[in-house]
Amino acid sequence: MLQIAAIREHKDAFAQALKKRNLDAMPLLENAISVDEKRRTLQGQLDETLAESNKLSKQIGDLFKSGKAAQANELKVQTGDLKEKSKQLNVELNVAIEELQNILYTIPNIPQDSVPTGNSDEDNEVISEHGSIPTLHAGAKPHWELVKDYDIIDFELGNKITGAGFPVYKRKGARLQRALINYFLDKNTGAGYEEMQVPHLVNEASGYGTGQLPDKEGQMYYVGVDDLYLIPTGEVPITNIYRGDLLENKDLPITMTGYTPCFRREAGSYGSDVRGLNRLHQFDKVEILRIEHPDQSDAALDSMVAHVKGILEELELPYRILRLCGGDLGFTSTLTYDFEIYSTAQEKWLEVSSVSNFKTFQSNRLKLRFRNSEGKTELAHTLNGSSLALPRILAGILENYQTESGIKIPEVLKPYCGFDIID
RNA sequence: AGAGAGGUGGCCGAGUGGUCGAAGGCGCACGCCUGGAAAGCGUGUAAACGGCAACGUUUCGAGGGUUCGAAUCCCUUCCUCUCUACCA
Repeated sequence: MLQIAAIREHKDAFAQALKKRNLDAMPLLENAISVDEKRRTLQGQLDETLAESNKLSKQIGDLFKSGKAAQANELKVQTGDLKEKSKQLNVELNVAIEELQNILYTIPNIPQDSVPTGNSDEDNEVISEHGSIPTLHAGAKPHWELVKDYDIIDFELGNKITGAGFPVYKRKGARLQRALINYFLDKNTGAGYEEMQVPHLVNEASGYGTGQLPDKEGQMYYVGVDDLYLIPTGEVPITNIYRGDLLENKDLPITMTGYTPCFRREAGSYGSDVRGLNRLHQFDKVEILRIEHPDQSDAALDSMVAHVKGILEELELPYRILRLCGGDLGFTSTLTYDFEIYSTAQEKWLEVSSVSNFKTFQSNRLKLRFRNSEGKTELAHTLNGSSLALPRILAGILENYQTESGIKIPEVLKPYCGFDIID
């Protein structure tokens, strides 16, 4: 959520920047400013009324204490009007506050200057490509066939137990997945990220804090009896660890990592994109998060990108880095880099990581602040990224490492797997 | 799930109707002391909103109520702790 004070100050620049999202934000921004104007006027009137009422109360108290009950009772009569008036103003003020809130909820974050213009994922800017695409043997297969051949992932079984999009990982498939989780966590903690294990269900306040609510409600599984949501990403519980906190300057940066399953309803998804492991209702992910001083967040984003690069290079998977265009940029982000690995058998790129700087958009909702060097409170910056999403990495390994005699295991994973081929 | 206790500032913790934004402590900042540090001593130190400022308003888990006036009394609700029951 943007800060109203910032909107007031940078209206034109914000409207300009939001054009990159193909959004004509000017009417929204102006509406927000005018509602805020109303809010401030009402606040002023209410303050005045209450000040008067407080003054009278004090006088009444003093009169009672000095035994002048008659005079005190006279004054009491005067307070009636003020009470009525302040009640009325209070109602109007709350309406204005809510109205403003609702407008602010609909305004996405301001894209950074470097965000390219564009309408869809086709307009994302390819920053770099790395590694070489392997030449597979004749008859190489996509992963959904490989997993059947070697009996390592069973989609039918998941279907039976739960429904589509909930695969069962078996035998060496299960072990490979666990190996990846451990490997990712080791890489992240080795780089200084503190490991966290967090709840997989969150309350409403957490959903609002990171921006899933109110608008992306339909993407989350909801447990009505207890009013809880299954997490769509570890970002939600991990970021909310610091919701409402006031940190000291010296506490920054805070760096965390965590492994969680992710649950997504993916309503409306269909077609070849959802084949096999490409898109699931439940999948595993290891996440990295940072809470940063505003001066440091740009550099922090770069370091997260470098970190994810390092992992993909060790796995020896061909990958590329994209800078998301305005049209594809997430609602809460100012700048996002996506990592895609090349699935040789499917002949397509698969997104395996998304690394974003949210600046103060989340912290404003979270009320996550720190005391700066001048002793003033200031919103911190939040960032996060996947390192990495499991299923597509798994798909990439299965497809790119397949040979006629089985699927080889990447060198770095062998110690984690305890075997070096799936056959 | 049943019974009891409690939720107060960055943290701990006092406070049962007006003099309470709130004692005391910790932490933090500055100063004194010191060769330097620690200790000690002194001073200061909540947040949000409005205002150029003086200042005003709000906030003692949340929401409602009583009252001229509520951290303090009443109701509702959420959460935490202890004991009991159950249990991975």
